[in-house]
Amino acid sequence: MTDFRQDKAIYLQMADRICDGILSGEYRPGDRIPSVRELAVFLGVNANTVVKSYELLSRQGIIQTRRGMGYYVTEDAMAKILDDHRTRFLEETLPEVFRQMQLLGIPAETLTEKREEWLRSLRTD
Amino acid sequence: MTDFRQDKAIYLQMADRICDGILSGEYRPGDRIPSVRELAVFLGVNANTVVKSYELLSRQGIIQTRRGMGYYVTEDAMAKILDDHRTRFLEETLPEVFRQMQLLGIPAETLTEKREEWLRSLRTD
Amino acid sequence: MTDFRQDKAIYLQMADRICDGILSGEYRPGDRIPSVRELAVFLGVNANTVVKSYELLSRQGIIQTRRGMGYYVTEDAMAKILDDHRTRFLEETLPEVFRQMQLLGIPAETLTEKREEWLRSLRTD
Amino acid sequence: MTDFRQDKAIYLQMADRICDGILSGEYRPGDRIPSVRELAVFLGVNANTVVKSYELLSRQGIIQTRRGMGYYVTEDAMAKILDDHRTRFLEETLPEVFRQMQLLGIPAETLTEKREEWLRSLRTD
DNA sequence: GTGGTCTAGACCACA
DNA sequence: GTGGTCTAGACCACA
Repeated sequence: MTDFRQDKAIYLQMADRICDGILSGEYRPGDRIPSVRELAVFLGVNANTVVKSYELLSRQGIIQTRRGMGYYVTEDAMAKILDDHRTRFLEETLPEVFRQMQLLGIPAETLTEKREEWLRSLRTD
Repeated sequence: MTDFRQDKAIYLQMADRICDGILSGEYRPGDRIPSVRELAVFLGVNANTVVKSYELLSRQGIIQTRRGMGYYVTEDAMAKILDDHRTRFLEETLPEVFRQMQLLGIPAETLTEKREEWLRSLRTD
Repeated sequence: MTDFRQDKAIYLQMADRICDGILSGEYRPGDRIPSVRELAVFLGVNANTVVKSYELLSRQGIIQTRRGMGYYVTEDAMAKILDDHRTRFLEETLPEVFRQMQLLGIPAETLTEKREEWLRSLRTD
Repeated sequence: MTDFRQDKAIYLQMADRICDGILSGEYRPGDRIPSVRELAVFLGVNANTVVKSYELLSRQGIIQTRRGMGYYVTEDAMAKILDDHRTRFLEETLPEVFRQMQLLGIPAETLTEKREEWLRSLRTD
């Protein structure tokens, strides 16, 4: 099996990789992605695991199936992926950040201060 | 070798575990932690890796060596660890959060809004 | 195996049954539904098939999982189910009806006429 | 027995198949269809079931018996079948559609709107 | 060839 | 006990 982390389901990591491939331009709207069996063999993973991954992306409207032909990247795949990232950021990343701030006793102002500091550092670079 | 992730150096993961053990009360100020060789054999890693890990914790003032006797948890280990977490949060987590906001086009106000929202949700629970 | 039709996936039929049970009041908001294994044995079906069915209902917000405890009917399960039926009616049933009308050469007016006729027959009953 | 659904009488399903065979051109006006016994053996069903099916089609004027020779497709079989479909559509499909609309609270106008929408989508394809 | 479904059976984390 | 993931392997419809 090729390089999957232990702390996250393989089918989720596979979906992430497909998304990365789309964001990077490797797969473009309308492109066919590898067939379930091809990818399963290539990654040394069971075909059912690939199916689970493709079903997830299908539900998110990032890829779509054409019966008997394979899976294809949708026209608005990129918008869908960015939307998804935004949602995850707001609903998962931010709450976790706030939780850590609470635990470490970091006041709310620090957030805005650090943010401005960070923006300033960007400009000077 | 026992369950280490691939995406992070083992000596860093070992240090994290020791810190977790201290935060959770498993190791208390003044306690002796396992010897380099013991831990190396137990975890199935090279002794040098354990040394590297202990040196890191020593530099951070979380453990200290007593010649010929082993490594011991310092009196202010917990404070040091929390300090360390705070630093990491401010210098690693926050910049990453700001970077993602930039990429996703999320405005600064969202941060304060969401923070207040999160605090409110805490109170109602 | 107990009485499943051949022309529709078992996991879809199982999901339909759960929904029927909710609409009929057999399962009420907050109720626990049978565990994956219980239902699998009871219906003579593989546990994975039950999982697939429960995952579908979960995604639709009709049931929700509580780690290590089982699946429970959500508070707004009924609204979700009715919404779902409405969508399916508009996007699947109606197009099929229009397609048949086209094939059989039935004019659009027939639709409104028959509809009024049907409403009248309701009143007299 | 060969592939019959559980939720509909076999003789009705057999009649449907004969009709499909006529609509598709497999059986043409004047053609002889399989004898009762042939079909019974071939499909692994009781001869009485086949008889019931042929009687139904006879009553509908889709096939006709010639004493001692078997059953033959009538000249106007296709027209009869389409008539039959039309009747079923008006008397079974439509009332069911109206019933669902009532249950789901979908107003009558939606019907005409969706119909026009559907026609438009046909033209663009 | 393609995806879709299903079975049998395993191991994991969580409670 | 509970759900969640994964494997190995089968059979189906569609193209």
